[in-house]
Amino acid sequence: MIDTKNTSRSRGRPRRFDADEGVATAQQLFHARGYDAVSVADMTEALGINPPSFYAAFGSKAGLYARVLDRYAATGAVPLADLLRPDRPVAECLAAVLEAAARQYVADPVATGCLVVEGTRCDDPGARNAACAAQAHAEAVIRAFIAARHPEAADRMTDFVSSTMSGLSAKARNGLDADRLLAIARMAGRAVAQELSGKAG
Amino acid sequence: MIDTKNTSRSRGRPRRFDADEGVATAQQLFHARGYDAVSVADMTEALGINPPSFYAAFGSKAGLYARVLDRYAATGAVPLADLLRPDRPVAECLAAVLEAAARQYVADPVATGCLVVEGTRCDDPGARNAACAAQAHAEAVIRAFIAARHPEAADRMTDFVSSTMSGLSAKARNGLDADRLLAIARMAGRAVAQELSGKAG
DNA sequence: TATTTTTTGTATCAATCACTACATAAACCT
DNA sequence: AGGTTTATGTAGTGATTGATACAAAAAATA
Repeated sequence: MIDTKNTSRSRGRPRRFDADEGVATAQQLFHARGYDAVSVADMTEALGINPPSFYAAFGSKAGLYARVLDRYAATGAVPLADLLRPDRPVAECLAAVLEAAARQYVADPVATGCLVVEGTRCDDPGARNAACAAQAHAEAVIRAFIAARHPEAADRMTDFVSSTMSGLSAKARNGLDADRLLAIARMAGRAVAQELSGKAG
Repeated sequence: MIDTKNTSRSRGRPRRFDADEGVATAQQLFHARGYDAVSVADMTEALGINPPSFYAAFGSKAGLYARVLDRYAATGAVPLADLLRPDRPVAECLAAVLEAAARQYVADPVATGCLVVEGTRCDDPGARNAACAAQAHAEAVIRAFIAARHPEAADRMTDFVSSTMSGLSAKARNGLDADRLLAIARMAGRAVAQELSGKAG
């Protein structure tokens, strides 16, 4: 049990807002519009607070983004830990990841694409590095999963899966619907299965 | 013969700079940093002119970007017209497009990815719409090429190819080298061939 | 030479950017 | 109650954004 509500109240004037709720609101906003397009003024208005409260709670815009990335990994991202199952064929799991990505990237019509993938190309160095680190971590998880049974194919298969996810995110942002995204994901999934099976065309 | 140099000089004080050279310089800058990250001040400094000359010649930042997109289609983009050959198998041509994209997206190490693909996600509505229109045009060319011999597969195959190119552009921007990009492109090319051949896995 | 036309350089414009100084308010501790 | 601590609201900071007003300069035309 984590003491989220901070029952043993600390000293000083209490916060008028909930910081964790603020991170959730910020996640929606950053995901919907992208890091660069959300100004601190936009954010403080959405949170119903003034700039000093914002900076006291989150340090900076990039600092808030870092917290949003953590929350996204836990709540909004493709659940790699659930989908990459050691008891199922590697290709089947990777196909499941791609299909899950296709679905998630348009699950919220106002927050399409992948928050992390899109964040890796924003113009703020701090936020971009944080997003790149998150992406690198996800790729490492995928690579390790593949390498356990297909060590020689892990690198190139990870590149293909990651590139496909980036493409799906871009296309989701470009307005493609779930059906078209799923068709792309399934075709990529078949390609992965084909390559891992070692069969020629 | 087009009178580029405008030999029959028009009235008024002559330009101190060449507008077409300016578009070329702008293309490099927009491609290297992205539309949003290049300020008008950056651009006028690179062009060696002052803001009034900039606006007199190009109208606006987005107006210059539109001219850059036209120039890119002619000089920097994947040459679809050359690669999509009616006398070659469709799958072979699409694979050639993907490989050409992989090569081009890292050909200039300081201007990676596809200018058009990256431009479709910038924060300026005018520039974004122009880039989306350019992308839609390229997709229409690809779709028509496929439809001539595989009408039932044209839509989904175009989605896959376009998504793969978006993924390649994203990964090029993320720092992948030509070899890894090419491996992704070739795997996607094999997937296209596999699907168009109608063979099961 | 005088007029017209267009571009040029200087010096801005208002708006927005991320961020903060400062005094007050609201809680706990002694 | 008095002192300490933290968060708050007001009102800004300097820097940068895309875009201009204005007059002088440089060309063709009359």
